[in-house]
Amino acid sequence: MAKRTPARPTDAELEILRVLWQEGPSSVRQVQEVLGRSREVGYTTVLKLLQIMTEKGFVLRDESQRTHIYRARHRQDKLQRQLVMDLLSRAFGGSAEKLVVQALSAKKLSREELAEIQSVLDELSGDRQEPDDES
Amino acid sequence: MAKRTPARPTDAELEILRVLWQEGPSSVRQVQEVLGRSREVGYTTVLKLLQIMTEKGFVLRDESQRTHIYRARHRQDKLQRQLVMDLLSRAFGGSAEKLVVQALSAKKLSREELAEIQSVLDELSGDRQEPDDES
DNA sequence: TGACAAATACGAAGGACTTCGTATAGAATC
DNA sequence: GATTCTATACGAAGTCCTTCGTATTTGTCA
Repeated sequence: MAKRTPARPTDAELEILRVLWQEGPSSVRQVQEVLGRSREVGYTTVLKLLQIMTEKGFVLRDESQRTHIYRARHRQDKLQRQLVMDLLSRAFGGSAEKLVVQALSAKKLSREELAEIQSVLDELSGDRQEPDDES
Repeated sequence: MAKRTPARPTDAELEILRVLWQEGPSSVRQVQEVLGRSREVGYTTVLKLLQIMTEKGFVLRDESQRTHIYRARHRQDKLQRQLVMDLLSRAFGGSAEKLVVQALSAKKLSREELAEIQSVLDELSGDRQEPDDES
């Protein structure tokens, strides 16, 4: 039996991933400092989490320097997609439509955001008749 | 200190909630049988989970009969909304737009589903000028 | 080179989740 | 009423998550 990869990061892991996406490749110290702005967190706690995340494959570690540098292994949108798919199957019976509707009503969206969604929607509808046209 | 309510059901709990939403109020035996279709699960496992979920407030228990009957405490769409909000803040920095776009591209949607989303979108856009008009 | 600073490695505690075994109580049957 | 079936209650094991303390290693600098 091989190592089982949980696919889904835990809450604490996701918190760290968000720092790495935002700040780019960082040392343990840097991550700890950013996290420290919002809550108390010990240095070795962050270190341990990053070590585990390395094992799980969520982050990559550059050990060429004494101070190791960590970076997210996957792009933010890729993991976001995965989390959406996960929620989709766990809570929405696979109905993306229901999820979209819930998300739309979950938060008040700006005119710009609505327009952006509209354009994606148009693209999806358009794909049914004509191929991708970007002229 | 009051009991802390986790707000978010665990995976196993969510699985049971889905059964209750689908089947309506059910006994432990009934829940176990439905779950048993997709995977092995012991009777007392389901029982224990339902007991815990009762404590946490995710389900309500009717003890008037010898065989207790459980039902979901909250409507499915209400909990779905909560889970969406949770994912929103944990993984999307609160950007509902990003989440919607991801969900839209996560799965191929039928023409009907796209139309449904469009109508919700129209409503949201419309709300900016005129009030809800349904005549 | 010896002492101090900073970083990593390791292990373990405490809690939550999931699972199930065993004990106990109530209902039904002969 | 004794046996048997079915249901709930309880406890405990094993795993994962989060946290941190301690040990070890490495680099710096006087």
